[in-house]
Amino acid sequence: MKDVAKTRKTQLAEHLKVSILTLRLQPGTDLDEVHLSDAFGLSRTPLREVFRQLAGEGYLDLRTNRSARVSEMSYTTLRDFFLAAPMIYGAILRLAAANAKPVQIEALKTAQQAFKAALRDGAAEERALANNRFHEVTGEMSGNVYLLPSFNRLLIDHARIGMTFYRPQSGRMVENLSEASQQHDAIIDAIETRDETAAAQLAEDHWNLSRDQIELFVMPDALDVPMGLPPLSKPA
Amino acid sequence: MKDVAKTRKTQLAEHLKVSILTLRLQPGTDLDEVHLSDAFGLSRTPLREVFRQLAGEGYLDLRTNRSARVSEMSYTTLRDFFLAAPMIYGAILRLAAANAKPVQIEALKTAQQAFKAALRDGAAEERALANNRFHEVTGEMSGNVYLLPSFNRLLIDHARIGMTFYRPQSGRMVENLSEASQQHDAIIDAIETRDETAAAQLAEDHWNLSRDQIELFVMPDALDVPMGLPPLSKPA
DNA sequence: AAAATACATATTGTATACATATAAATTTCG
DNA sequence: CGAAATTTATATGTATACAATATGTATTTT
Repeated sequence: MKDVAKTRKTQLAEHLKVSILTLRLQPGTDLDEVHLSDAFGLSRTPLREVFRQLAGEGYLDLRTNRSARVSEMSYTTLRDFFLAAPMIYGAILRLAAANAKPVQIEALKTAQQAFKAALRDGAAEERALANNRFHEVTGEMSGNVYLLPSFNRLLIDHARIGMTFYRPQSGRMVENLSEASQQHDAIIDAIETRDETAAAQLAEDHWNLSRDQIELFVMPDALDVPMGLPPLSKPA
Repeated sequence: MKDVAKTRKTQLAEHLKVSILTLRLQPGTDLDEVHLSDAFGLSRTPLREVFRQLAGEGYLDLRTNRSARVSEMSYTTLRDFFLAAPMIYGAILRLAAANAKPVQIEALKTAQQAFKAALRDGAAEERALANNRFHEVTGEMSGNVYLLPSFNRLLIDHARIGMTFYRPQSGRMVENLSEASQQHDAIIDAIETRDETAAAQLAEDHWNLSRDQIELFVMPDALDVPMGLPPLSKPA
């Protein structure tokens, strides 16, 4: 019973993270302490500590005397996301190329294999999680404690936004996903050859593609309906 | 007894933050739960929650079955700091100029007054804290939830590094501090006039000045000793 | 009937007691 | 005397019981 207990906390944290990233727990959802502690065989004390930790990482919002909530996503946050992401992603990938250790490169390759597998025959959830994992590894590679907090915060909402566009709804979106996978390969290459400039450029390209994918969802193809005023309504 | 209890947690968190920022609690210091909970009239349960929160913000490091520790500062972190700070500070100040609300501008002016007062007749601790407060407000102004985690993480170590160089040890360092104060005024101006470009430029200038100040400490003026080999040691 | 107040219920916050793990000290054996 | 092992002590981790706060319901009042 030594690491079992510690694992229960980790399990709970892991479960909540995955549920939030995949939108199974939607933004704004209230979390019931008693219910969760029962489900994971934990008392409320350690559970509340996990809540605090996840709140610090940006998964949850805590309000005193109120239930913990899955952190919200509004249009404001989406706008902030678009402003911050290119800069942070670029910096992280540049540093990843500069500092990646061999074991981390292996981890990145493994993550990319899992991503490809998810693209082939995985559901939207698996794709978003695999993509998330890939980028988490690049964050670890960068090893910069000052950039990681923002980067990981971005990854959370990138996954959540992605959960909508990793459910491809048009041929164009499917193409984009396969291009994203090719970019991942190129990123691995740039990191392995320590090519910081290429890594930074790939970050920009990768981000632009991701943004296009999001826009395809936000602004879908117009419906195929002729323009002009509709015929006068005929009273029933 | 309603907000008194909640205040005790806040008080504890505030106390720890200030102590860590001012190096009264030095990096690596172990924190005793029982001792602290006694001192603040809290039981260990809420105290541990505060620990988790502060760990998430970067003040503490938690290790299972070991005491909580004030987060470390090594040469590696200093290097990472120099890499990340210019980018984040620039982005924050640019966004601050774009989004600052009137009440926040008032808060910034108040913070600047406190900073000037601390420069006139305050100790090193007060100066570092006042400077920290000034920049915290600019962070609030930016209002970007994705940049704030890294920005606030940077501010912690900037204050701690600053605690060494806000204790001016040479005429040059005193000049730098007064220039820093002037730059604060210029920053307020740029924000009030919504001049994003000026704000970004000032961020760079302000950072360069800060870096110079740090370098003055890391690499002090050479001792006034003639070069060349020392005379042969004469055995006592 | 609508609004306001009081009450009941459920949920969050805290304290205390207990379990477990790590570190220190003492003892035992080579 | 020194090293290893066992015991002892201290601190961390968890569970449970209790207190305080918020919410929903019922009752009262206008």
